[in-house]
Amino acid sequence: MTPDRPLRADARRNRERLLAVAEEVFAARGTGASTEEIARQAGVGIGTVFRHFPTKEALLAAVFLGRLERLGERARELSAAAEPGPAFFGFFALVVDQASAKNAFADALEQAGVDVEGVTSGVSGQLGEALGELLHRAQEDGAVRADLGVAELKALLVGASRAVEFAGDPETRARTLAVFLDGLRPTSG
Amino acid sequence: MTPDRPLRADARRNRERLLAVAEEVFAARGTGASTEEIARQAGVGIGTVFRHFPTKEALLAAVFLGRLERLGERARELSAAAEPGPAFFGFFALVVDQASAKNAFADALEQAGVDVEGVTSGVSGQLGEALGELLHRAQEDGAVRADLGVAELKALLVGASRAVEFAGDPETRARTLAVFLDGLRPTSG
DNA sequence: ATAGAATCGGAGTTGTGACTCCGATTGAAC
DNA sequence: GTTCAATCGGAGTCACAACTCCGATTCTAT
Repeated sequence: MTPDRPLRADARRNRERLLAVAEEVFAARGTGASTEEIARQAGVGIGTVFRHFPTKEALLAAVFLGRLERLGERARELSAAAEPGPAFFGFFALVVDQASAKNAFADALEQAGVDVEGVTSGVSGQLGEALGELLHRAQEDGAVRADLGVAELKALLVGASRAVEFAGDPETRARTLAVFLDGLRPTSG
Repeated sequence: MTPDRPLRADARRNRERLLAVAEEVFAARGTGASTEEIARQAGVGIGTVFRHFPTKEALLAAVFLGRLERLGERARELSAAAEPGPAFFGFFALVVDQASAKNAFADALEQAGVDVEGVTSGVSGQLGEALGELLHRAQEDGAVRADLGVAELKALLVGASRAVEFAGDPETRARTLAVFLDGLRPTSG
C-alpha cells in the first residue's frame, strides 16, 4: 500500500521534533494552539508542519496516538512487574498524576473515541487489552470490586483525571483521589 | 452605579430568548458555537446579540451564571425538603444526569473558576454555601465520609460528570456512578 | 564534486468568526 | 396619531488560523 521510502535524515529529525514540540504545546495551550506556534517552537517553517501532517487534525491524532501507545506500554510493564493490586492502583495514580500536570489521558481517550481517520483504533484496542489485564488480575486478587469492566475503568480514569485537575492544591487532590480509590475497592457489605 | 432603566418590552424578550437559545446551542455544539448561529436560531440579527452581550465571553458568562444559580437553588431546595443522605446523593445524581445529557456542571464550574469578568463570583459563592450545607448535613448524619470539604465535592462533581459523559451506555454509567457513590460513603474501617 | 530528488521556508490565499456601524424599525409617552 | 429615543438587522471590517505553492536549500547516491 505505502511504498514508504525511508525519510531523509533531516525530514526524520523534523518529524520527531514536531511531534515532541506539538505534544508540549498542545498540553500547555490546549488543542486550540496554532500550528504556526508549533512550527516556530520547533524551529521549522509552517510548510514543513503540513508536509509531515497534512492536517492539524492529523497532527493531533499522531500526538494522541503516541500518548496512548506509551500508556499501553506502561500498563503492560506494571502488569508484568508488580503485584496485581499495586499494579492496578499504581497505574491509576500514574494516569491521574499526568493529568494533573495536564489533562493527557482524558483528551487522548476522547480523541481515540472520536477516532480521527480511524488511525487510533488499533492502538486504542491494545490499550484496552492492557487495561483489561491490569483490571482482571487486580479483581481476581480481591483488590478491586468485581462489577467493573474496561469501559467503566476508562470512564473512571477520565473522570479522575478531570476531578484531580479541577482540584487545585495537592491536599484537595489527595482527598479527591481517595474517594476514587475507596470506591474501586470491593464493597465490604 | 447602573441607572438600569427598565428594558423595552421587545428588548427584554430578545434578551431572554437569546439566553435560552445560547444555552441550548452551547450545550449542543460546545462553547465554540458561533454567535451568528445563536442569532439565527433566536431569530434576531447579530447586532442584537452584541448589544445585549458586548462580548461572546459575556454571553457565555451569563449562560453559566444562570446554570449556577439554578443549581444553587436546587441544592437549597433539597437541603430543606429531604433527609440529609438522600438530599446529598439526590443532588449528586441530578448534577451527573444533567451532565450526561450535556456536560453542564463541569463547564459551568470551570467557567466560574476562570470567572469571566468576576461576574460569577457572587453566585459561585452562594452555590458553594448551598453545597456546604448539603454536604455537612449528610456528614453529620453519617451518610458521607467526614474527610471531605466543598472543594473536594466540587472536584468530584466535575469528575463524575465527565466520567459519566464519557461512559456511553446507561449500564456503564450506572456502574461508573456506583464507584463514586461508594467512595463517598464513610470508610467502613 | 555534482546532479537531481527530497525537503524546506514562509509569503500568500482562503475561510471563519468576533465585533462595529448606521439607516430602518418599533415601542412607549403624550 | 405623532414623536423620538430605544432597539433592531445585517452588511462590512478586522484579525487570525489553517492550508497552498513554489523558488531556495540540502541531503545522498554516484
